Amino acid sequence: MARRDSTLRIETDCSACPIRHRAVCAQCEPDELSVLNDIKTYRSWKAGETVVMEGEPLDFAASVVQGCATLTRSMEDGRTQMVGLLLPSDFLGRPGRDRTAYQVTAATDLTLCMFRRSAFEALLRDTPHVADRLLEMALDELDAAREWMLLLGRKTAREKVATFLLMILRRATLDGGPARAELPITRDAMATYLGLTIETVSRQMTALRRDGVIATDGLRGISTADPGLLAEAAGEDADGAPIV
Amino acid sequence: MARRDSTLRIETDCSACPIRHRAVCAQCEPDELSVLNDIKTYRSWKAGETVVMEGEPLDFAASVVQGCATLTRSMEDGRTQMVGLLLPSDFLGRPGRDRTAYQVTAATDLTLCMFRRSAFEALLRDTPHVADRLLEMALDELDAAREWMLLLGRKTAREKVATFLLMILRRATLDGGPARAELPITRDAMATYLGLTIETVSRQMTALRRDGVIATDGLRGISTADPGLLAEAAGEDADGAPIV
DNA sequence: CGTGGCTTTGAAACGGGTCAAGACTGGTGG
DNA sequence: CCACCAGTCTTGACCCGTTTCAAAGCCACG
Repeated sequence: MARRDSTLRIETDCSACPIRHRAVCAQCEPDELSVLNDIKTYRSWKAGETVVMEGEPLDFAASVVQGCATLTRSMEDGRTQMVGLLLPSDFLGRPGRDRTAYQVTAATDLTLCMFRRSAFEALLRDTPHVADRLLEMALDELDAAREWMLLLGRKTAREKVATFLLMILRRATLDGGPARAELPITRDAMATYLGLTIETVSRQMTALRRDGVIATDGLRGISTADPGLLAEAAGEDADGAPIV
Repeated sequence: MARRDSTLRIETDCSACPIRHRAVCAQCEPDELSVLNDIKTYRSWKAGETVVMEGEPLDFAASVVQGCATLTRSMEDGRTQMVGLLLPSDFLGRPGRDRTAYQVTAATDLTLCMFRRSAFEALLRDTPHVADRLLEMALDELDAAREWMLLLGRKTAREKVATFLLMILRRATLDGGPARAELPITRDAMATYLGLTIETVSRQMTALRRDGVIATDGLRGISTADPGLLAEAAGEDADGAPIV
């Protein structure tokens, strides 16, 4: 899993940061950035490692710099639902609360840009650009969570899998590249995200491939020749954004 | 449905507002309140009326003063999922975006305290107390949405219904009153919220009553003698807040 | 005393879960 | 270089919970 062939040397200078323009610091001016620069620290986890356990203290806020983290919520008997998938530039943490309701796990090798919670809360008070951006990001997350509620409550297994693949292709293909991507998570994690079992995910992947909706390249690589077909399989509105 | 026997005369003065201490204006000082006072307007809808259609312009932000509104998201073929249930003090609107992705419907007779979008956005810039509170509320909504994802993805029909009833009882029984409440929505709306069919909701309500977990009083009234039993039926962690 | 909307109940069908093998992949050590 | 192994994924057969389809009951209201 440690496929970190290009271990991109993390810059300590914010202005060269790969997520600079999309993260919680996106709207900061140079002087604000230098404040951030002074209080941030980087930390990395290997794929599979736990970042924080459900219900434990979370004494930092952070941005995903590189890799993929998952948020999951579990019931006593072990049933588990993923409630968030954090990709580079996404935010982790909950200002005003000192523990997390979710288990945070590194799905791939992961690097976070972290701030102590107290320092970050001071930042929120003093730096409107950070608070504004955080509100914007929280509202985007809320929209995404609600979109996922529609998927979990009403979509069929086939539509669920197709929707997930489409989302990954869209996030990977930011500016009109080819519709091809590496899945950042295992089948198991996909099942946890989609409210399915791993067997059902596997069967639907096979069915979508058999039907010519997607092509696979190894276990993790996916692509689609006809994004419209995939969007249709995902049960998307015809007027939905025809990206990818 | 127009059971508005106590048509509480809405005060125009914020300081006497029933949701004053929990809404987006909760942290405002007297002088800030007077600014709000000047730009707000009230508007009411009858049960069943549509406030805004999915995808239409939403040129205001608002707080629920009285009644209950629902947010729903639909697919082309008509499948519908409720993604939010707004009770008094809850916030409606999306600063920074001019249209809504959800259909907003009055589930009961409804009164909103509204602000023009532009005026509200100005308020956000000038009144940190409002912006702070809005961020806090957005993060609470996000937690609630994620909790609902666990329900939609992993809970059984019986657990879903029990969870909903428990949530209603908890919100109605704010400070240790008896565990009794009126359901603010129809069976149909419950089904839409829980990702079930109306028939399944009805069957599970019957089963919970038969099993002595709840008692019903007419179609809308519910109560429970043993909140622990209901929490268990809802699949809650033993260490979950034992409220109600 | 109908009428229409909402709710309950029943019987049958079906989608996804469960259980159980088996196949593929990448890494390790002989 | 190949055999082995553990982890991951795929496939098959069967089962069960929820949906679907259909009909009847209840209630408020005119």
